[in-house]
Amino acid sequence: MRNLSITGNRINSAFFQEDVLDVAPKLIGKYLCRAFDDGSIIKKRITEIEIYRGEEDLACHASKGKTARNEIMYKNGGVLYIYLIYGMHWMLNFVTGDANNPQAILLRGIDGIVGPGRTAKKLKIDKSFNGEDLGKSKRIWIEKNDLKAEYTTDVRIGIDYAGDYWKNKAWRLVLK
DNA sequence: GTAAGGATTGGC
DNA sequence: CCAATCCTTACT
Repeated sequence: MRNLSITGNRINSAFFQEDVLDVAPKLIGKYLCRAFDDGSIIKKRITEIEIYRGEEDLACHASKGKTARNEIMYKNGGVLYIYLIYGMHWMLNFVTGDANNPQAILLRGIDGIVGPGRTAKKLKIDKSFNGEDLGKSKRIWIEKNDLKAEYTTDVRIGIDYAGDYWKNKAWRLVLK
């Protein structure tokens, strides 16, 4: 059935409701699916992500506590956190962990596309996706599979303001 | 109210 | 190298 990929073969919210350090290695390499109004679907592997972990992480948007912008990160894992940066680029993040434990994984690349802004643009992401439930959404979800993905790690990009300790965390994962 | 700056990108 | 572009945040 054509509908199977939309309703049956997706990763559920529980997958995201663990510590972001455990979720990220399982997320890299998975197939991200995006269904458009015209019936077309983009299905590509997640190739690059970054970890943002809690209020103590000075690079995380939650480092100064809950605000109107970041409140989505305080929800249970499995929803999207979307925000605009530099007045022009939408960023897509997967919220992880339990409620009141703000964590997220920034999507930086999918097959053939490098860069968080470019990736979100390709997927036609905007503010309306903020809070989108990956367990239920008809327009975006992640496909199940048990393949182990190999990846390399490196420091996160664009967070020099976070101080030496946090800026040097190898919390960027790149699919081999 | 006001001002500073950003999890980036593309063009010169 | 640097401007674009506007939302969010932290102040006065």
